[in-house]
Amino acid sequence: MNDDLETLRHSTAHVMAAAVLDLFPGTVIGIGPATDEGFYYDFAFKDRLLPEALPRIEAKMREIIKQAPPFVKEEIPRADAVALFERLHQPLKVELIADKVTDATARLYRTGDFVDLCLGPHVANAGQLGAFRLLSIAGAYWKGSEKNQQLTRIYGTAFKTEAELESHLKMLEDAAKRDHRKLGKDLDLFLVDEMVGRGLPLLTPKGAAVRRQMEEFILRLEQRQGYQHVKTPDIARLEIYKTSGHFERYRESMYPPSEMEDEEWQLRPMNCPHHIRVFARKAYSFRDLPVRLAELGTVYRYEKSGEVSGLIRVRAFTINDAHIFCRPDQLNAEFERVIQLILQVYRAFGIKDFYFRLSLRDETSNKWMGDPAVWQRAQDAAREALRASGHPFVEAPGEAAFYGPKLDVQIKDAIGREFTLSTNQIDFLMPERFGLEYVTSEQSIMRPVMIHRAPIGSMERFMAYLIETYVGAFPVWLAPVQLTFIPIADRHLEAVGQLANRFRLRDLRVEVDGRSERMQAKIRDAQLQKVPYMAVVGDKELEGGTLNIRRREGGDQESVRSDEFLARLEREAQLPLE
RNA sequence: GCCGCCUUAGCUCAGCGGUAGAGCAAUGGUUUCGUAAACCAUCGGUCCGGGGUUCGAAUCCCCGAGGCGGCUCCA
Repeated sequence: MNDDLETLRHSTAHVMAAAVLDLFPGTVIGIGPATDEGFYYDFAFKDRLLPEALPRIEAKMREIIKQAPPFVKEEIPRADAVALFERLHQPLKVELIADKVTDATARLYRTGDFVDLCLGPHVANAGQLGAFRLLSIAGAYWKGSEKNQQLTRIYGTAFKTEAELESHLKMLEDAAKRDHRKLGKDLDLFLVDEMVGRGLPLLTPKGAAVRRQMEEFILRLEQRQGYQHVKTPDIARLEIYKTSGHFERYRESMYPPSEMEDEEWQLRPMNCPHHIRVFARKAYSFRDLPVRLAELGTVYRYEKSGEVSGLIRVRAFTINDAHIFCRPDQLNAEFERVIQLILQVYRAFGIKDFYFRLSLRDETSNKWMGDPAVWQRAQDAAREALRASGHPFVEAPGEAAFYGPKLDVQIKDAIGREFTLSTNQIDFLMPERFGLEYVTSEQSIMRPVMIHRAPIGSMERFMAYLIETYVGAFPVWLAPVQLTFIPIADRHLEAVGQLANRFRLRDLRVEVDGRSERMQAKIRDAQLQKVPYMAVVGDKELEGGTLNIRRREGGDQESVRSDEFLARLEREAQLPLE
């Protein structure tokens, strides 16, 4: 966002607050900044605000804009500012002065009768505003903490011109059509059933077909890269999570333990403890390292009810997990390999719109476990490997895991929300807590370092992202149905069935649309289901041993010998293993 | 979890105090068709669940569940 637009939006937020105070006297105002997409302002209303009020607020804003009052900057002594906002019955502003204003003076901006504590800048006068729209009402905690009171936030957006505003609103509308929850229903990929439970999505045959391809791809890629796959259960004794530290630092996300035969059992929230115990089964020489143990491991985390969403945020999910146990001198090289693997996976899926985030600890939170000096080593190692990879990244203090720094890959979903798609950590803590060891060339005992890595992250979230990036039109290797046969008349059905079986025997996913419908209707349905290829078969094709191939993308149909097309489809269906 | 909104047939939606409707899908029949929707008929509903107000509730009120947006949290 450029500065002009930010100024414009922030000024529009002021006008909105002015309109709200005019329409609803006695409302307490919070803060009202510009955002990447628009602006918002937080209020404590005396009565609850109904969405029907938004047009009224908009109308009042237009009135104000018409009068074009100037934005007037004012510097007054801090104590006078406190007195002013006390007189105006604006306690949150008084609190803000106490928190934020360290100078002897406080800066105010006045627009007509409205006055706000604000650093600016603003447009010269409200007449310069106009292309705006109020969008939604939401709850938001004061100062972003759930311990504080909840305010009512009004979101809006503003642009320099009506045309830009209109195109933005159109973009929002189009984005909603890409939403994986809508496509998941339209293309029959998954469902969330009330009886099974929220946050516990069920994959349909088509969704499961996509999932199997993802699994096949990543398992084969890992196998080629020197990973060894293990298979471990989804529960464990609670004891192991006391050793790992999860019970202490991660408990609120864990399902409660269940007790059987005087023992407590825990549905696992992470896979690392199981993998650590596989690693610890024998003694290691320095020559044996690194050991890379991988698994598509399902974990269970209790997400608050308001947080679950489609496939992107669920309560049971499968991590494309691996734990690399290596010597300290191997750490950087191993971490660089992880970065290369991530890039390779993203290339294979055709994902381009992402950025790397180095998530570090901060000093304000107390959720971190372990020695700060050890943390420093881990953070330095991650930063160094990232620099060596030459890939740009941003640093995010406070975003680390409780046991170590993370390299996260961040993406945005269809409606613009940012999520972590892949996550990777460097961990000195778990090897310590589990007492892992190896023997050095000097016969001494050393502790290995662990890398937790998951290029795909969660299979569920990744699939959600794939659905949205492809807008449901999966590439051939991932498509749940790769080819739909369309017999023109009933007399072609039997021959087409035999043809389809030949494709199935070559592991191709094909369907025959044998309904008593016209060819046009079958084409339309296959097209809407985003099947990559349609094979129309009538008298002409059966005589010539050909298929009339129509592509999902449109363009001319082509007549191809059926065995030739089978070979071609087989090639296109190959996993993108490079 | 919190704030707000929403929930009517398998799907998309109309009805918003007078006792439930459309299109698509499904089923039966007719049609056997050459590149994005053939025609006719039929079936289909505890109007999310529970309580209340009312002569009468899908419609109004309360409680609960689920969904959506946001906040918090997060793969």
